[in-house]
Amino acid sequence: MAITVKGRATRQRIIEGAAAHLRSAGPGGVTLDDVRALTNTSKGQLFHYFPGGKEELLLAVARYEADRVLDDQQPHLGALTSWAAWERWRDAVIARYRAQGTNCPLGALMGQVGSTPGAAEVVHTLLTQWQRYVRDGIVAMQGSGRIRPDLDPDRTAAAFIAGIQGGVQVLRSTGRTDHLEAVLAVLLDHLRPAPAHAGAAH
Amino acid sequence: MAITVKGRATRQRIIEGAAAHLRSAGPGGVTLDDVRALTNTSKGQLFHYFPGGKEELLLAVARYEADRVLDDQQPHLGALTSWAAWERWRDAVIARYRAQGTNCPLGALMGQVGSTPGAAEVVHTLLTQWQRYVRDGIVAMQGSGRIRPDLDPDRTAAAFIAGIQGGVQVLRSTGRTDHLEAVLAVLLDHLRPAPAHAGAAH
DNA sequence: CCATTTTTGGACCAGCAAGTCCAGACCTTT
DNA sequence: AAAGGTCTGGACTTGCTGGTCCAAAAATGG
Repeated sequence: MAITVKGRATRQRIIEGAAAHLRSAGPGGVTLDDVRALTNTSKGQLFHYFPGGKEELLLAVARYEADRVLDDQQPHLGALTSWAAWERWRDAVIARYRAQGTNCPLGALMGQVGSTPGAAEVVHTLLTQWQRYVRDGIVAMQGSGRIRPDLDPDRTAAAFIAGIQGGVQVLRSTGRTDHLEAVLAVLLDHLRPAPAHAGAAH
Repeated sequence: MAITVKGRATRQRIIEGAAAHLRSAGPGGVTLDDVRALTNTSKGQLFHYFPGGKEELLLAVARYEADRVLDDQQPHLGALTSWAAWERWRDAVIARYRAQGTNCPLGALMGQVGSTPGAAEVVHTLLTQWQRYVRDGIVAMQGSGRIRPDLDPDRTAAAFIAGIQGGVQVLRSTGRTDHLEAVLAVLLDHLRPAPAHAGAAH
């Protein structure tokens, strides 16, 4: 025996409680005592499940949140094979972040990039996966001739990632999704073939 | 007399020292003792010039850094009246952030958005000014017929801000400017009138 | 039902960091 | 030169926070 069902449940409870608290307070503003109180646990449990202490806990939370980011877009993100799918995806992204408002888990996560060593890697992995999904979508659409063939899929996908990231970033400090919507509109428009280009605005 | 020349100099020295230290360490990782040591000052001075303590100091640093962000783009950003100017501006932005690498003052600043109350407002002001410069450039270029007239200047400028913000954000965790360059390329391309559209890549 | 292992609770410790306080140096004005 | 303000230094306090430790409870397995 190495870990019981109960143990795993407790561990998960700690991660989720810490995640919830981390979303509202910044990473610097979260203390182990907060987590302890919020999850009805004791110091002993915290260090039992995360021997590395606070750093290990925060990293676990980071991974947990990173997974959720992609999962939340997942019905659409994995199958960007039609314009309708792209638009549904865009709407899902906007809706998700609008709902989240100022409390951005990824944002808080990025805030740790400087402090926690492993955080940068988690973020990097997330962004890479995210970008690959978009790239695959572009390639698929190019295959069926619905996206301009002269675009570099990787580079264009990178632009999407940057755009979304920035839109969310701005959202964090303004509370509005205007920037996110604007940049996504430009990016999507950029994918469309030149001919049908004229009346681009939707 | 309310504040002497010497006093103002000391205050400035504190701000700049704190700013330098904040750029490498995260906002959570900076202590007043660090600042004190780095600027050859004493606790007395710190609280003499920033009665509000750490929070007030960090806010002053935030304002200082925010000013620098725009200043650093300033020869170009204020006069986006030709394609050459736009490209020089883009190059300046990329060069600036490439040089800065992972140590992003604005990024560290955004990290405080959650913790320090006033930080969100500072960031918001910065982004608003920044966006206005871009919008003015778009309007000017539309006036001379060199940018598609069907674009909404504000919305498009918002897309620029989001894109740059995201590119920098990604830079913080990857160290590469690929995303920033990619999104700027897409955005600039989007400004160009439809006719001259075909061979967009540069 | 006993032995072993995991899980849990919470007292305790050490160090650190923000903030206070006051005395003395320095300036500047009359 | 005297007085009143500003500037500077640094000792000290206070509270918190991450982390340690150990003993008791609960589960597990034979």
